[in-house]
Order: sequence, then structure tokens, then C-alpha cells
Amino acid sequence: MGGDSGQGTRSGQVFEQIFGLILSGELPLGAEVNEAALAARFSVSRGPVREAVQRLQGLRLVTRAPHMRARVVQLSGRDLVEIFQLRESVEGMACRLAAEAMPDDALAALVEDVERTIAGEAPDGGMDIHIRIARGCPNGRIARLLCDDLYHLLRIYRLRSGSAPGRRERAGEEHWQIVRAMKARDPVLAESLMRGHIARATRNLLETLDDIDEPIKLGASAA
Amino acid sequence: MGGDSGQGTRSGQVFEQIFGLILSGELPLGAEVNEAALAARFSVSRGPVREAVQRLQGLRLVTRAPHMRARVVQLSGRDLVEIFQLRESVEGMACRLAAEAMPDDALAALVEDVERTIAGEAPDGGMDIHIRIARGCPNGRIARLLCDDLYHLLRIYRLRSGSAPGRRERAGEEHWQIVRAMKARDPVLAESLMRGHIARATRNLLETLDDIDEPIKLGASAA
DNA sequence: GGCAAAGATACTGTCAACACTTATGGCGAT
DNA sequence: ATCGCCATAAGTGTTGACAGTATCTTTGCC
Repeated sequence: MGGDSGQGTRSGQVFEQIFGLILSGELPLGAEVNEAALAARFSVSRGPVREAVQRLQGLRLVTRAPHMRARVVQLSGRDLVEIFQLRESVEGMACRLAAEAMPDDALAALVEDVERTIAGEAPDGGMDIHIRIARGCPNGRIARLLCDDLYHLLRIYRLRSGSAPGRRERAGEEHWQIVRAMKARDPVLAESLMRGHIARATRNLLETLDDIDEPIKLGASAA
Repeated sequence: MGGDSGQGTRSGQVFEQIFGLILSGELPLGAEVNEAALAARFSVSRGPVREAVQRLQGLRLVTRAPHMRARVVQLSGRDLVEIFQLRESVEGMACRLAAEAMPDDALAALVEDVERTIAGEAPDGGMDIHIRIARGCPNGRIARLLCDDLYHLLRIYRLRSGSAPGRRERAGEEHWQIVRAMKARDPVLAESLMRGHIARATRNLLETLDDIDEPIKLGASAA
């Protein structure tokens, strides 16, 4: 999907494998990451594992202090809100730039897909629309930040919580408004709508968090 | 200045040393980064050097493909514009959040320092105000993105080009307006002013780039 | 019985050497 | 003389072992 993350080198393969372990929950949030154990599991030396873990640290997916064990990140409610605040600003800008620069046919396809998703004819895909908008923005740095850095974290979160009930239809409607503004080549409106969309999702998230209040429930059964 | 980037471990020390080499121009933009040579220079093995280079890659300060030599990033004009666009959105949000959350005394100190800088009683510091606002924002992720990821790149750029003449006083004035809005606890205005401030800097940058048009002039004398 | 210190253990950080890939230089053919 | 091919050299990717530090266990003491 994304770039050729690391094919061709063991380090890259291990990176994706560890990432998969986190996604699958085999490495639960907050679990300690043992280099030697992972190395043995993937039949490689500790070198590639070390590099992979460091890359994960770069994505803020694991935390690591100098001599202490690395741990899979703990997605606290506060962290999620921080991510959403960041998304609100950056995706707004991405949406504005994409509305200015995306080719007409790509925008048309985007509108069509959103409508099909609303009609239930296409799989939801969750963040799909957001990713496509980010990729369509001519600012490569922003696109990478959103797709390569932030989206991973949300993927992990979404696997364990799922979005609030009723929010889905609402989100579809807001998506439609956004892509419509983009197709109309109204960058300012598109940015405003996207920011409002994410701000609403953030408020929704805060309400959900009030019910939980803790670092996100999960079975972090160590050993 | 920043966090304890890597003190206590060779890898961290080498990271800072290589970073210094880039800042000092000893490793010019676009120069190839030789692991073995650096290892010999710092009297360490290739392991720590490798980790340091990978960290630099995480900061997008060097580019590296699987089996090819790593190179110090080439700051093209387009890259700079991309960074400024990202800053416009993120720093705007940071400013808004900081205006809501920073304690009164910190805001007062900020205003005072800006005024002293305008009066010429304090060293300019370039991005100092921006960094302090970013650090004051309660969103740690945004603060790290701005301070740890983006400002490094701007520091390197600034060493070789310097901001446009006349922009400095203008920037000081705009800084004063921003911190004033923050002190007045007007987050929306503060965000708007910050965005305008950076947007103006971006336009200024584009004009300067029209005179150069190339990847930024520098003496990349290899060998 | 609870707590603190000392030893044992496990893990990370570092090193030197090997395997493989890419770039460099020379050679012959066109 | 230029272009393409092959041998050489340079550089990266990977490995296994060693050194230093944090964590856990045991032991002694209060």
C-alpha cells in the first residue's frame, strides 16, 4: 500500500512483521518489546530487529529510553485527542491544497466513491477518504505525515475500540460535503469543512473517553 | 537545549556530532554520508553510526534507500515551501492551544521578551518565539513535531540563506501582535495571526526563491 | 512479617568480521 | 572516439560475541 517500506532487506521485513504483531494484538499496547525474543522468532540477528524497533520508535509506535526495555506505545485518551488536534490542523491544510491541485478526474472519482460508500455499495474503509485526500495533496511532507505517521496509530486504535455508533452515517454525510467543496474548487470551504469534521470527531471521542477514562481498555496480560 | 537527545549512549553522541557536522557545513547539503568514515572519525564502530544515521533519516535530514549510500538532504525550494505550509497549519493550532493553556506568568514573560527583542535589547534568536509558543502548547505531539522535527531543518536552511532584508522588523511586529492576542486569551485571533504570519513568510520565501530557482546554492564540493 | 542491600539474571549497547550489493574503472567491440 | 561489458573496489546489510546497565531474586536485618 504505502511505499515499499522495506522489502529487499531483512530490517524492513522485520519492521513490517513487528508492525503486524502490534496490529494483530499479539504485542498488546504497553507490552515490552524484547529484541532477542523477536530476533529468535524471525530467525534473524538482533541487528535488523534493533533497526526495525528504532524505526517504530521514529513513528512513535514504541517508546524507548536509553537502557530500558522498549515498550509498545500506550494509547491514552489524551494521546488520541492530541493526534486528533494535529489532524484537524494538518488535514485541513491538506484538504485545501488538494482542492487546489487534484486533477478533475481524480476529484470526480473521489465524489463517486464517497457516494457509493454512503449508499452502502462499497466497503466503508474507515479512513479511506482521508487517506486519498492526503495523498492527493501536492505537499509530499504533509501527505507522509498523515499517511505514514499518524494513520498507523489510528489503525491500531480503531482495531480495539471502533468508532461510536451513529457517528458513521454522520461522517459519511460530512465526507460528501467535503469532496463536493473540493470538486467545486473551493479550497477555503473544503478546509473549513474538514476541520469541522475532525473537530466533531474529536468531541465525539472526548465523550466516549469520559465513559472509559483510562488508557483504553485492553487485555495487556503480560506473561 | 532540546531534550537529552542521546547523552549516555555512544549512539546518541554520534547523532549529535553528525548533526553538528551538517550544521557546520562540513557535511554539505547533498553530500554522501559514509558510515565507515564517520565511524573512524569518531572512534566508534559502525553500529552507533548506523543508528545515528537512521535517526537522522527519521528526521528527514538524510535520505537513504536500501542499498545505496545515504546523502544529506537536498533542501530544494519546493521542500522549504512544503515545510512552511505544514508550519502554517500546525503552528496555528499550537498557537491556539497555547493561548488557551499557557499560564499567565509565562505569557507575560513571552510578551516582555518579544518587546525587548523588538527594542534590540535582546538577541533575536530567529525562531525563538516560535519555539517557545510550540513548547507552551499543551499538545506534546504538536510540540515535538515543531521543535524536534521541523525546526532542525529550518536551522540548517537559515545558516545558508538568512532571511530576507526588511522582513525582520516586520516579523517582530507580527510576533508582538500574536503574543498580545495570546495574552488577551483570544485563541482564535492568535491562531489567525500566526497563520497569517507564516503565510506572509511563505510568500516572502517564494519571491526569494524566484531569484534562485535551484536547489539552493551551495558548494557541494565532493572529494 | 516487611524492608534494604547484595548477588544473579536478563537485556541492551557496542564491537569486529563476514556476506552481499552497488558503484567504479578498464577492456574490447562497434 | 563512444558505447557496452566485465573485473575490481567500495559500501552497506547482517551476524555472533563481548561489555555494561537495569531488573529480578535472594539473603540478611530490623
